[in-house]
Amino acid sequence: MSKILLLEDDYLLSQTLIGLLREAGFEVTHAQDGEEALSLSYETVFDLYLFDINVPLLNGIDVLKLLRDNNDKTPAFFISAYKDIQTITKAFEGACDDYIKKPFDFDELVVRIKAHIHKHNPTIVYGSMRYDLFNKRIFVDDKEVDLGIVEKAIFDLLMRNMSQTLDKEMFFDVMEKPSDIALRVHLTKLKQRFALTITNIKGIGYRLEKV
Amino acid sequence: MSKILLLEDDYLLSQTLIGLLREAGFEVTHAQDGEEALSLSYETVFDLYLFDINVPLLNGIDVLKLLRDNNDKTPAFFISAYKDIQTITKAFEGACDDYIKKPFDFDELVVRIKAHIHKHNPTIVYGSMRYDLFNKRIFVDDKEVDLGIVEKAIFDLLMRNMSQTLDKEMFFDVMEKPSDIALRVHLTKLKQRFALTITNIKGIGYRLEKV
DNA sequence: TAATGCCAACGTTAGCGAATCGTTAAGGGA
DNA sequence: TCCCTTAACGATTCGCTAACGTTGGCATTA
Repeated sequence: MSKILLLEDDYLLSQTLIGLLREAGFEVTHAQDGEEALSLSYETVFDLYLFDINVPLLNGIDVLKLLRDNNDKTPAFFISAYKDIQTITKAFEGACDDYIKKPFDFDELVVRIKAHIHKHNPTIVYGSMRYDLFNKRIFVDDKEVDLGIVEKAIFDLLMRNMSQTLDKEMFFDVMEKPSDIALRVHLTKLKQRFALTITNIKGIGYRLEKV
Repeated sequence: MSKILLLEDDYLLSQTLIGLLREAGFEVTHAQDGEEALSLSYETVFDLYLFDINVPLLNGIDVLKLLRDNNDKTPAFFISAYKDIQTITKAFEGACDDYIKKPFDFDELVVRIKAHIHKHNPTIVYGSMRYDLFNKRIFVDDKEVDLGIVEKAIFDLLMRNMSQTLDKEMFFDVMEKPSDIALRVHLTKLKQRFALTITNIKGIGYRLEKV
């Protein structure tokens, strides 16, 4: 399940887009202004940014600029009125991966996004393990490994926030019946299956160490 | 909670900025002239400097110069009138991390600061020890050391207020069951683990000495 | 002013107790 | 059967208290 960060202040358009993208199997997070988009991007790893340009507080171009400065290489699409296109392409060759003209064909949008994400397919390599963030598939020595729903969610959380300390609450959010005991068991099992270096910060949470 | 040192002599602007930055979750210390900024910077470790250039006694550029000479690598932003920009950028490539044009968009300022602090990860070096202020992680000779919650909080308090005398009450604020005895024990342990020079001021509190 | 004695504050060590953690084994629902 | 959860238990951690020796400021005294 790919995660898309949509930056769009037009209510009607954003609702349509969200519905459409969710239907197409994406997980959509919605920001209504540039600042919100920026802070959301710090919280979660997205697979694609879909930014309108003319939004409050901080326009889409500047948001992407700040993200790229911050060494964020997530694919980004701009949504834009036709007249702005020239400005965009000139200013952001390389930084922006594609742009969508307004008004646009929804189906075309979805196709483009899928094509792009598939092409890009962000993957984390961890030792002899490989994790496909897009399809949430785990490979150990090129052999696929399967996990249960909760365990996979915890694994995903750790991978997406490598070397960051995660509060227990963040794990609880992805568990059916959140409890301290259950979490500990899940982590033990993950550590046993894969050679994960998971550090406990007593009273706070856990952190997946690099390599 | 990130600490910002604001150097600004214009009363109205400084009050506005302070209010805004506090609202955005920063801890702001205000200096009205260059010398005050300098002495404040010796007392506390800040996560970011926000300096106006044209201020009394010692201008912002010279303040930063002195700080950099003193091996201070804290990120610094300049606030400046548009006409000064060229001078700044030429004179301070590398030393100054960003500049904000006057008049400026407050929201943009906050976003930039946040982005920068995220990217930079301010670190204090103390002997063979390194302390990551943002993630609150301690390294001795590049090996990470772990501390308990309370001990870490006390450590953090000392580091962030190096060579400043801290009232006992300030330590009590971060302890589960505040007591004189407990505090003394914590400090002893910290002194033993790391080679900290902690001075006691009888009846008042403690101070972490530099180097 | 210098010496003396007092006492509260301080530094350090040892150890208790509660809370948390890691792991194995067992329960239970879909 | 699979897999998430719970139970149980030993191990560990961590913050606090107790105890005791040490220090330093201050008043008293000569």
